[in-house]
Amino acid sequence: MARQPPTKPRKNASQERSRATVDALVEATARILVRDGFEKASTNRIAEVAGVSVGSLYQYFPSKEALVAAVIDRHNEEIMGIVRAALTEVADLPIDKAVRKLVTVAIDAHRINPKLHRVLAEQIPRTGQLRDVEAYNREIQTLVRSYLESRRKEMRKVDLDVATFICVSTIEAIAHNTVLHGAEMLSEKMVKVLADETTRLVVGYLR
Amino acid sequence: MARQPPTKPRKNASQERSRATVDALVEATARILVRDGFEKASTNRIAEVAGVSVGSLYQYFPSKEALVAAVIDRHNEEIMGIVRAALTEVADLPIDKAVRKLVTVAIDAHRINPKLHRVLAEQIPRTGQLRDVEAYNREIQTLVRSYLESRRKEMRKVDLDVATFICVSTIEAIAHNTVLHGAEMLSEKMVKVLADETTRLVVGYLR
DNA sequence: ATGAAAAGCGAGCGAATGCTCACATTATAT
DNA sequence: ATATAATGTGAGCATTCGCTCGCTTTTCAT
Repeated sequence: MARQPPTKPRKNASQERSRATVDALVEATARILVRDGFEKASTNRIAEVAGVSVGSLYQYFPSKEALVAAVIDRHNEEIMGIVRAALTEVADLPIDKAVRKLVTVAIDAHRINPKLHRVLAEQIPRTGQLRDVEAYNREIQTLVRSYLESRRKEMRKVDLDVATFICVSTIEAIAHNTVLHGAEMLSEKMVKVLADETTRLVVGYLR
Repeated sequence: MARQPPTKPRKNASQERSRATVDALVEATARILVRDGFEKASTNRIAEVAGVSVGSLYQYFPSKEALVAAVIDRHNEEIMGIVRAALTEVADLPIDKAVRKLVTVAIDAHRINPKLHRVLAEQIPRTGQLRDVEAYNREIQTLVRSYLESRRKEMRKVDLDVATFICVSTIEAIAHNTVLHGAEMLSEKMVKVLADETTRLVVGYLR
């Protein structure tokens, strides 16, 4: 195997300037997605908005897809941070308290950046690289499952996997639809009502 | 207002041959979407697969979007047919029987053409014309709401709109996730279990 | 049979897009 | 100060795509 010649293949940012470039690119991508939608997000435009040349863009991102993937990842990491925290925080709580917390957190998480969330949900074709970003879903599934397992005595007899699937799907869907339909405007009152109802739904199901 | 000259603006198919052309185009679009995904569905390719020239395509469909919209519409109409039928069939049934039926129907409806369903859900950017195809959702919402209204005595006190929103979101999500995650393979056994559980979830919530 | 309207054809235009490459600038090590 | 690597530039290539338009073929009414 010959050493690859001192041309950089493409990739990592080591110096500070380049890290700033990478950040600017991801940030610009997110802003364009929110402001103008996925279709308008061309690599040339992204570079322009980032104040960087297309060439530089391609030093760090092998394709447009990779850029969008980075945005999705950043957003999902934000959400996962909150969700993970909530799940550990909730570990010792009884089911009713725990579910209420998780429902609230789910709605809050979807409200972090609603406009971006909407674009990601509605406009990004889940194709190529973007396909398996649903790994996050699997992680949530796992975490929730192990919580339920630890609280099994409070529950009726159910197949744990089925119960987990049902709970996660339900909470996710209601949070998602709440944010997408209610769009920007969403009175705190309404959020509370929906959280209450969803909690009732799920807790009633588990016991 | 001058009469528009005898050039056809663009649109309607009156003769039989042209109706066949339109059908072939929609069918070809659906097939390409399923086989190769949204990105590969160019107008040239659609026309080619339909055995028709691009020119003819543009006689009946003003844009690529219109073609995709036609496919979505066809698919949604199929689903809505089933859902509407189920909802009238269920009108006189008590809540538990009704919910069970609706859950089953929801899953079945999503399984009509799973591959197409997946592409429509995952790859089609909801933009431009494609935005308000969610009118179907509103119709379902309305239908379910009026069913619940007629059965109010069997229910605890709830805000009808909220309850409807919760029920529809939940059933929709579980049916959707079931079909998308389970993909093609989905044992009848599993479907039955999920239908049972979902029914329990929703019925328990309403009463 | 004939003319007109309907339907169909397909080469190719113009615009946009993703991406490359030859080169310029900046940082780092010696 | 100088050499080397890291980073940045942007004109423009190659390709694709949506779509038009001048024209031919088919259908239909008379």
